[in-house]
Amino acid sequence: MQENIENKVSKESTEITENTENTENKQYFGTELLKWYERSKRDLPWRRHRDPYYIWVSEIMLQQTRVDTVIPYFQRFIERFPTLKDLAEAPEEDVLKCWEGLGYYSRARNLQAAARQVVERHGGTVPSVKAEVAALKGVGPYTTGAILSIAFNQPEPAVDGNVMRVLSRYFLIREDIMKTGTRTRMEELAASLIPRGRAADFNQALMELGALICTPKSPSCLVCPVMARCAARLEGAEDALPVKSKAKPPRPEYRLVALVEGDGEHAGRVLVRRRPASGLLARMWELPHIPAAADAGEGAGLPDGPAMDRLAAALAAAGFPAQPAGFVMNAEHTFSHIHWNLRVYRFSAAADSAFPAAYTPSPASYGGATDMAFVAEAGAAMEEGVLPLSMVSASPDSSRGELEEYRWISKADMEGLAFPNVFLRILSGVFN
DNA sequence: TATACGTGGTA
DNA sequence: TTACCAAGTAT
Repeated sequence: MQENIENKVSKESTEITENTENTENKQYFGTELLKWYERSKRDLPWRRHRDPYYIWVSEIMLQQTRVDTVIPYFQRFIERFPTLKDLAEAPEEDVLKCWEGLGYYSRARNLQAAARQVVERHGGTVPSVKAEVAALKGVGPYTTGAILSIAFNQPEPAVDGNVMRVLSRYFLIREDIMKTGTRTRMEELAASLIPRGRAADFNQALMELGALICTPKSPSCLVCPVMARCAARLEGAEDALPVKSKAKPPRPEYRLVALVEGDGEHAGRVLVRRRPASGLLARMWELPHIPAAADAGEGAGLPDGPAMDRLAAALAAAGFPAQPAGFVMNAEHTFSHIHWNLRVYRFSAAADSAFPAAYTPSPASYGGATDMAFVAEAGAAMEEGVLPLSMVSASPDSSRGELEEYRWISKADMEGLAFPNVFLRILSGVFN
């Protein structure tokens, strides 16, 4: 018996072939899965119609995002942009605002760019030809298959994380699902499983099973419609599948954030700026901030006084001289690949203040930060995060027609600008 | 092939 | 609280 187990592991590829070529098992899988889906499928907003535009929007929103999170965003989005034409004609700012808080904001910008592609190249009708769908911005292999199958019932596979998990278990596939080659083979397998004429239901059923029954942890095998022939279940290996290589942990970053309150004509307003057109949080709005540490991993804490001085210098260099007014709060935010440690300071705009800002920290302000890892180096403040005064005003030569990078805003002005969640949290305490 | 790209839920 | 995870795509 022991020899038998070892033999199976060592001849993995043979085993995969045996499982995935068992026609009877494959037919059983499709039949039982469809029957289960008919009685178990959730009533989701995007399942109430076959409009390819709505299917498309939902599929983009669902990328790396839970159904429960997407639902309210989807409702708001189609209310605001009922047709593909509405989306194509909208200001990008409006689209980003609708996406605010959902994350992966390039999805929103790509979706609108693709909508404009469809208007120009396909007269506003979502294409149903594979190559044309796949050519849309932000539409990769999964979404191509999802649109073609769900909206047009074409027999194309739509292999996402759910599908790879389900198939790896049912067919006992031990390949690392993080590898591209694995997904390609999963697509071939998934395609061979689609019951004739049932692509839309089958693909959604596969994902639904992964979401409701064949979950990553503690799968509900006892109520699974295909438990009887699930190879992983028969071997007691469901908890060990799918095989997935570990992701790298996010690297820490330490930043000093300025909460600058305006005076005079800007009284009651706060200084914000728009991020660059590419990279992290592209074209989103934020509070001005600068790196706090050249090397985040070592060093004693930077006292608040010097930290505020460096922020003041950076603000002045950007054309916004301001007086430090003390520590506000710490904030943390984890992205997929970066962990931000933010230390927020309040400033008062001072049109005629000296440069750098004359500020003498109190003894108390030094004490509070000694355990922080905010290791500032003299030059770090200017390396990024601020723009020279010459770039503050509109730059007509910009290929993208950039607006001002900095803006004084009131609470009401926030309604029109998209902020990442981390800054929404900080700002929520300001305008109240 | 590896990395960049957000956020919130769950164990 | 750390760690993993959720209907991926672009480069």
